[in-house]
Amino acid sequence: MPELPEVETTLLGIAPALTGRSVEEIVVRNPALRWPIPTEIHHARGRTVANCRRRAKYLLIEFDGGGGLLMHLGMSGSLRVCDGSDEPRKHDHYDLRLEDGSCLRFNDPRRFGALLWWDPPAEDHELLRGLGPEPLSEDFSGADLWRRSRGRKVAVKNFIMNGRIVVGVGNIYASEALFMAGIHPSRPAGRIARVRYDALVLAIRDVLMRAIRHGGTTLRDYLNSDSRPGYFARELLVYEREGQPCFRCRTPIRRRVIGQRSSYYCHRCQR
DNA sequence: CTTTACGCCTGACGGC
DNA sequence: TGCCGTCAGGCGTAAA
Repeated sequence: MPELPEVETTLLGIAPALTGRSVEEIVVRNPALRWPIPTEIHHARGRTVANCRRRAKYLLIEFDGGGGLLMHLGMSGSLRVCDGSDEPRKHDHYDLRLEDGSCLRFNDPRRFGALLWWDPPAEDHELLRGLGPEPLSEDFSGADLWRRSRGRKVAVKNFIMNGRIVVGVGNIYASEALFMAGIHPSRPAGRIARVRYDALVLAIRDVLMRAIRHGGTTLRDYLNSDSRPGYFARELLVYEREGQPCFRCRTPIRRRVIGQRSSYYCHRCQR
């Protein structure tokens, strides 16, 4: 999926199209997503969008007077702004039809995405409760990562991909940030020094911010709200570069499955 | 509590 | 050309 930069890019694209407009109706073409689309989403009908924001990889559409829609792109989902009269394509699950005739349309071949209704406050939603800090906020620090990792044997790559520790770091950016910080992905989280966590936090922030500037990473499915791909794939240092030379020391990049996910690293530069 | 494994799905790709 | 196995960016859940 879409990791944090892709969700943020989508947010930046859809917010201007939604904010201040009212929802005429939501057309559900195929309710089969991760959870079946519940009928409560129709509470959105006739309501005006007060604000659009992101928490972790969730998109939150908040309405005047409270309540809102919670959207998740899953692994292959994308939202696009289009004209309501455009012909729907395969895997177009729902339309958010707006008063001006435009429409926000969700496409998701693998159906791991979600569309849910929530009542305020949003942070009380089951799915948002217990989430860790936003990586681009001041709440995310090396001191905090270090403290929370003490005594834990889990591989550091799984540790930073755990949403209770920090949100929004998926498989691609976890590999990238660990390379930038010189940390081996399978090193136990509890056996990493404080200063190295400071470096890791800087690397995570840096890679996420650069990816947002490039419109995210498109490897397979991801498209932004204008149906265009992201261009960060060409900036990747290790991800999907197995066998190719490390940009720092020329040693071939290795791939290894850690916690059921492919991980890419330089065994010479990362310890 | 932490850690691990498993599905939920479709589609793209490589090997035969 | 077709069939089959493998793999893919997330994440909640069950079980150890």
